[in-house]
Amino acid sequence: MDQKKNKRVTIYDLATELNVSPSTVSRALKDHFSIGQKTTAAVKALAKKRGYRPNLIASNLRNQQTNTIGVLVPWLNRPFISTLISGVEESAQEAGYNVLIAQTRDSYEKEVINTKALFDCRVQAIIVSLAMETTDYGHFEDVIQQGTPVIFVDRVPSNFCGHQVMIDNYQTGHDATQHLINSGYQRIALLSGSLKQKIYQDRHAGYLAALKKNGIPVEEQLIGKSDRLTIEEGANLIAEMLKLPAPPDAVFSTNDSAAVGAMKHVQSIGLKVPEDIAFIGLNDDPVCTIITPNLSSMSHPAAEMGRLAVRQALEVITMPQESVGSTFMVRLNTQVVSRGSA
Amino acid sequence: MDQKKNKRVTIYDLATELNVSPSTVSRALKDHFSIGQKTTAAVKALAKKRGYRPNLIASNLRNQQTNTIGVLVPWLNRPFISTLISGVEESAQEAGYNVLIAQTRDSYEKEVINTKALFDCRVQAIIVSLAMETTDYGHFEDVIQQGTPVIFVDRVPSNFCGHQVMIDNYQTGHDATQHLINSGYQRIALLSGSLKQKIYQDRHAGYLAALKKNGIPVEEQLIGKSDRLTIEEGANLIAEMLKLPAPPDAVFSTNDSAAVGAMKHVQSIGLKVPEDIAFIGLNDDPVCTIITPNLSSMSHPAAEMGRLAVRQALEVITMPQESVGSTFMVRLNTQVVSRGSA
DNA sequence: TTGTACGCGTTATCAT
DNA sequence: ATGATAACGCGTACAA
Repeated sequence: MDQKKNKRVTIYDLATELNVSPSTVSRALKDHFSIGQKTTAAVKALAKKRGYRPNLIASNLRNQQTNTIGVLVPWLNRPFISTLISGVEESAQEAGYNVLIAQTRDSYEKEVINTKALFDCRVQAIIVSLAMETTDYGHFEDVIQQGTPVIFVDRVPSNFCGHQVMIDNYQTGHDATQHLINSGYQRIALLSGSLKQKIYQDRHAGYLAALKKNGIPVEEQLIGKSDRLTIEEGANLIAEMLKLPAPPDAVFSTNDSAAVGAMKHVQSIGLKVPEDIAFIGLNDDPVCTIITPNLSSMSHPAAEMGRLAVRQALEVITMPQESVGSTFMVRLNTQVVSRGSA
Repeated sequence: MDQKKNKRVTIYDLATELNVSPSTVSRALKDHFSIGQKTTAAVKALAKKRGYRPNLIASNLRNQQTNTIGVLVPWLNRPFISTLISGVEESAQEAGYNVLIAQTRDSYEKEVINTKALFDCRVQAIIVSLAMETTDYGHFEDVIQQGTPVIFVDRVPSNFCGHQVMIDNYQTGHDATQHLINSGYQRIALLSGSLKQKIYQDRHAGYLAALKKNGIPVEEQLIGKSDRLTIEEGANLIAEMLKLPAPPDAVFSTNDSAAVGAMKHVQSIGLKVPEDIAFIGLNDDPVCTIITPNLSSMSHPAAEMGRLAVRQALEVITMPQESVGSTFMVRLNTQVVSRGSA
């Protein structure tokens, strides 16, 4: 095994060497019943000896399936998403599927390009969490129509019927707000992501509903919107609100990063958490138990959502043709994780 | 576009409809100079109209290249790694490559299986960060010999000649330790990963060298080893050391998670950081600026390492055959990021 | 400028 | 129990 630099071994090579036909080799390698014991053994032995490895590209072309799932997310390096992908990878691998990833960086344009790219690779399903910018879903309609199922996770579309795995964002927004109200806070700020995205619309609606139910007036100045909800943006949003004549006494942030940024900011100017101002985030990222005081948050089962998305994807892939058109939706419940910040 | 459910459009379909040959379509789609303007235009127009998308599986088989890079890491949901992968994805995408990911969960066995799986998918290079358990590299030798380059990042092998992108772990371990010494600490504990892994050996060696250079005796009880270096393990390791007659007055942890765990633990039993005990971590994870006091750490350019790994991979992929056998190594410098904990 | 024919590596169908 | 053949969709050398 040396002079032939990197010529890959094929079933033809094995067939030639054993004086059998390629089909025999092919069948023997997958324990086809019709091949004799000794032949099978001989083929396998030589395959191992020669370091034969099947060419999945050829196999995929022939079989018209790639056993690959595509994943398209805004960012790979965020706690919630990397954990979700970890769950996707785990379940996919168990089922014998590969995982092809791409990130949109929250750009609609990149989302369109990558959706096409994943389709071109003939992934058998695409698991998507929408870019912040996205409000048009034509690129997904295209691939769905061509037979590639799309499963939306977390950031799901609005006014578009498709498979979805998500949390109950309305209820989550409501419960977070109610939790603050229960603790006696009245002037509750909301740090929201772009209302272009349904999940932020729903969280926003839940927030409003909780206020209304408790007879608390809504103040638009206490509703901050941000496209990235980063630590910095969280700090900026709260900084503005603190300039108000009547600043908030509590904050519900629709993700933990912005909550952390806001919380660090108010602490940096001498305010006490939760005495002067309380916080609750959303996602229950690991950072919640590291910051002082620990950040209350809403649970958000990332890994489980990833696993569920794969399970549903596999179900759709193997779904009989007649049920094409029907969609499923998994909506997970969340709960308040109460810590020192609220 | 309706009754034919999900039959995909091929160049044959376009050729038939236009009464030209498939090769003409193929050439027109990639702007081959020999095809007339009007033909090219007509082909492209119909392709768009019919929603034609190239089948990359077929193309890959024909071209004997997949434009795909495989990534194999211990865990996807860790700040350093997810950021590294983000860098990989970014550079790969720019170069027109796809990214196939798999995680080993620090298991040697899974590493072997996934290496083969990625090879079977005919990825054109594999970017690997070793599993904690791995000390044998036969599975990588196999794929390398069959012509698939392997680029090791961060957790690189020992006694194995291969392409590498890493930090100078010896210097990093030395500098972190020296930083503590410069601040007046003398009883410096080390929280190390498994010494099976070269990176931890090197960090350990750097730690020892710094102690020696400063005339500080080495105490084995102050050297803790852990296979996962999680928050919990960091806490456990420091808890044991605090039981010693002469406990440490400073801690160098070879990752930030264990540093955070240890720091939170000592604070929970009433010790002050950095007055009673100082800390420096390694990776410079985002958490460093969130914990109180902020955690000093050693920089570790994750995204840049990912981009570099891809750049080197592409270079190797396109490398002339005669230079097969030569390997490159990129060793990045790190620096102390001094914060409140030390 | 365009068409013909073959092969990439595998596997399913039909023969033997 | 095994072999011959065709086909998956594309790209290209060769021919026209």
